[in-house]
Amino acid sequence: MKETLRSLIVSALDKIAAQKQWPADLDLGGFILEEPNNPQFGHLASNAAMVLAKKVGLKPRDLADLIVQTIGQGSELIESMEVAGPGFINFRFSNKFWAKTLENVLSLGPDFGRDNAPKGRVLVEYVSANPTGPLHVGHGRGAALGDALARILSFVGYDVGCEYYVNDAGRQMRILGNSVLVRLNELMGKKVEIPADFYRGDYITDIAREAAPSLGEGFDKLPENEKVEILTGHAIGVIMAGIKKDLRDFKIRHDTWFSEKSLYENHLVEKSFDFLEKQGHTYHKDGALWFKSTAFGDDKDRVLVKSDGEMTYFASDIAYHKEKFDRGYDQLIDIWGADHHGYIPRVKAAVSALGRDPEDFSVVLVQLVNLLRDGKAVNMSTRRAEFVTLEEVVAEVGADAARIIFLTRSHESALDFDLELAKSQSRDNPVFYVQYVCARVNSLLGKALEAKPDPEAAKLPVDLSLLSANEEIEIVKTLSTFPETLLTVAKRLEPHLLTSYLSTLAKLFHQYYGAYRLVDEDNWPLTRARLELAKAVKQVTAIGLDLLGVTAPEKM
RNA sequence: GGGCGAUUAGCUCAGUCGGAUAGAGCGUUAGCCUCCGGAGCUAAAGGCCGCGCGUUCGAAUCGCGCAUCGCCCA
Repeated sequence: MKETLRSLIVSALDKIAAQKQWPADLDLGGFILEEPNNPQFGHLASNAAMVLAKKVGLKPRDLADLIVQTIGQGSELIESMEVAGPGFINFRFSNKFWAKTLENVLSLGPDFGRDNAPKGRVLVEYVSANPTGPLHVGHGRGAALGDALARILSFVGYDVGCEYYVNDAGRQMRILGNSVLVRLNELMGKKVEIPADFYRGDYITDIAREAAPSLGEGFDKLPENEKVEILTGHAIGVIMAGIKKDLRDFKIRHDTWFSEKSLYENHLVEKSFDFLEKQGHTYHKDGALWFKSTAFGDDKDRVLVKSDGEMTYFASDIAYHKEKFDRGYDQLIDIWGADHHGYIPRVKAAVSALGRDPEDFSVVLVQLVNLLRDGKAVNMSTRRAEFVTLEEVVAEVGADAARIIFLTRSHESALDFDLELAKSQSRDNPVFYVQYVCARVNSLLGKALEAKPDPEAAKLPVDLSLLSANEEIEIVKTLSTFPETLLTVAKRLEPHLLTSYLSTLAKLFHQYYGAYRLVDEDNWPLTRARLELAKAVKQVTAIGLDLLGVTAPEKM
């Protein structure tokens, strides 16, 4: 609807410009069209006259009058235009226009909102939790966000890859192996002490117990570091299998699982050092290898190889991001927990040093999830056994509820996730409210069939321009903004805007349903038009839910 | 000490092309079932958009300063 009107206004401005001999370099497109929040101001309002008035030496209202006269009443799509306030032009579309809009929504079916114009290859990396324990709710939020983002980006024309980066190398992994070894010793009756930085959840003991039978006779005689290595590998296998299962149950998809260890095995870390060194972006100092990240806006240089020869996480992260670009991706999106935000400048610096535009690399920071039950905080803390796992949450409230709740708030604000609320069947539970639209429309269509439409009326084409109530126009208008909502989500990387869109649409529909008896047996032409509208609402809701990774049930 | 983010109704939060009277849900209050799913709907009350200065015809929105909270780094 905006495009149609914008071109009408621009061509009117062109005509006026020619008559009045405005300077040719004048930007005639620098105005906006917006939906006024006051319905009295029409369907769309433009500030064109106010923006241009000063530049062309006219009063805003006079220019507005001129624009209105020039557009004239030529288009059957526009019902009225008026100049209001300081110089706004308020447009009201005709029922015919809305009928055409709705027809377009219906004819595109499940492809409404899809944009096939290719927009490049993008790799979304999400979850990437260290394989040191089960996923918790915080990971769930990142998972829901990444997965929804990937679906949406793909729907609007990006070629999307989804990846999980497995941190299966480094210090944390040795601690993991050691933690298992200690428990193994304990199981064999030895008296043990568990250092403070070891992982101590029950699952560590479980891993030790499961591993024990397969270790063989000679295990006990092996040197400690070899024992640790074996147990580390074992633990990673078990924990990653658990993580993959949790993600499957949560309906999260990853195309690739990228191993940090493989970066070392394939010498990609050294190669990225070589690359940086050749460009003069590294130096040696105090026995360590440094990356000159201050040259790219970071506030201090960063160590890649410590004086004891150990690589930092940053070292492999550079290699990893280089590898991702080398695979041919135009854009990288990483989804991280907000506590990593201090890490962004150095990775941006690395991306620059690798010769890429830092804009090609975006980080979406996901804030904390506060898990509540009936408004009371549920205690969460990693490393201890008391944290609440994603698995437990999904088992309790279901994947649909969990996913949509994770996506109700902007990722940059902390989220309260109330387990009881997620299960409740009420207005404030967005899952039920939105899914209920689909179920309700479905039941409505069934009801209409039972009502046996007049066979004569059924032969005629449906006349959508019979839809003229404010509620109906409002719904069509909202439907028509679905594609631009998706594009905004893709641009801003904020899927919660889609959730909020769906809630708005659901609200409009439920209100409409409450206000009118949609199946009117005395007026089949209108009933049929209304059923088409209901179908379109269901269709768009279903597309939207699917993009969030949530099911659209026929019945509830 | 430095950096990032936040601050909007009693509570939880939308509001990111600067627009006319700042929105939603919950909660509160008052209503609606001879009616397509009441898992719902209608209405009312409730706001110096943290504070100050600036830019602008116009600021919750942009800039600067301050305060408070959270996180990261020293």
